[in-house]
Amino acid sequence: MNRECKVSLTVIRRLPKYYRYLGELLNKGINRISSQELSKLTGFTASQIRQDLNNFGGFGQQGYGYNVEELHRQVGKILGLDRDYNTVIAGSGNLGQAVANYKGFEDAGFKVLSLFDKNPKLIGLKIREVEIRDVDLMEQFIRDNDVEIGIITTPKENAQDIADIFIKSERIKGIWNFAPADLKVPEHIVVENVHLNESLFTLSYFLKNCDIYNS
Amino acid sequence: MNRECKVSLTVIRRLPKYYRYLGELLNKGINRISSQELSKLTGFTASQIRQDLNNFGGFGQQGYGYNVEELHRQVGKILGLDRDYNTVIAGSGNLGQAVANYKGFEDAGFKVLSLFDKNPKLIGLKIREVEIRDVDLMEQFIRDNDVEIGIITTPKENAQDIADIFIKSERIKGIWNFAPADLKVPEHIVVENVHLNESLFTLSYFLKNCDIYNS
DNA sequence: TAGATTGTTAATCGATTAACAATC
DNA sequence: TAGATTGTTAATCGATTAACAATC
Repeated sequence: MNRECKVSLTVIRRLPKYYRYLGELLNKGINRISSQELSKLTGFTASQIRQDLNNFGGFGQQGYGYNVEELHRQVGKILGLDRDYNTVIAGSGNLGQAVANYKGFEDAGFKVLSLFDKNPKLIGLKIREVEIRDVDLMEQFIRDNDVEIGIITTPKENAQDIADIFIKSERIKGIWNFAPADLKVPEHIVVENVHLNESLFTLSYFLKNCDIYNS
Repeated sequence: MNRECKVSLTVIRRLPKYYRYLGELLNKGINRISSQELSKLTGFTASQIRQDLNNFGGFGQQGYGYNVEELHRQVGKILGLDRDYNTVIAGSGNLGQAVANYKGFEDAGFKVLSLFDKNPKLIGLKIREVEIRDVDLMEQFIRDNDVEIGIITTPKENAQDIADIFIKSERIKGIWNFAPADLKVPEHIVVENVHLNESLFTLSYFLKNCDIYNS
């Protein structure tokens, strides 16, 4: 806890991909993998993979490679997937509902306790067991339910107001922000942005300018 | 057209952010901006900004800075936002509907001509004027309507099958993929992934390991 | 003209790749 | 033991920052 962020962001962003492929291998019943084979799957070089993993410890064995189950668990632990998180979603439109509905997040330990909205037509509805509540109740709800992650799926106009409620609650440690806006938050709160606009514009750049690109 | 991808991916991924802030400045009626001021807004260094922009031409003026309107238009042109694109969405669940509903994409020139699904309960419904059609009709629809961009919002199990239809249509030039899977496509087709899982796991990493992180 | 700020080159920093000794 | 593959160091490559002459 609270140790320094010593490992670079570029390394961190590759970990989830390792985790995904290791999970797939696990499901297939494969119990051994070399950095070279992982390289073929992920597209990263074998050298890079070994170096990435060695930031966190020596999980492999010379002459053998890596044990899939062990490595999957270790990478999961590094990513903080060895526990559950309570979350709430602010903004109950299609995007909010899509996130609430996504089984994959729940399986990974991210529990959506409630959605929130200010639209009276939505308040009271249920999305897969999860109720949509009045956003005015959100701050108290966060306090009462040990919510650590706040998800913003509102229009950009409301994003900072929502962030301010998260901050005020003094419980939210991380914000997953889908609004195309850069939030102002105190340093101890982590923000991860999903800027769909930026992703789409990158696609259109490559459409116009290049023949070859993937990822 | 078809020129080489000479500018690095890291530069390209910063362009949409410039574009967004320039748009905001434009709306505010500000017509002049220095690299230093842009630096404050975007968080990139002034030096980096000047170097990024000079990959594409000298848009500034010594002693003055950049004209907001001119730079906004130029960056938009670089990103391929100076024209319209026809798109279709495969997968008409919440996520597909969210993308179809998002006004921001339409404003940027990305027209959703149709959604597709294989669920008979969804086929025939309309999302904001846009009809959900049987996925079996998708390939022909793409051909008949000059669709260049295919959007995948299906479960990961179906993602490659959808990609294969896009490929077979011989019209799709770019795929915007929301499924947590890496698609196999021929080299001339561009794939831009939105891997929400990876984004969420990155957030949880920083929650566990670090106090300070933003973006 | 003087002040400001770009465009661009050079210096630094960090990330990736290559190589190989260690060792299972 | 011989073969394989890691962990780790050194070499390369690329991206960022610093600096400043050019010039509006």
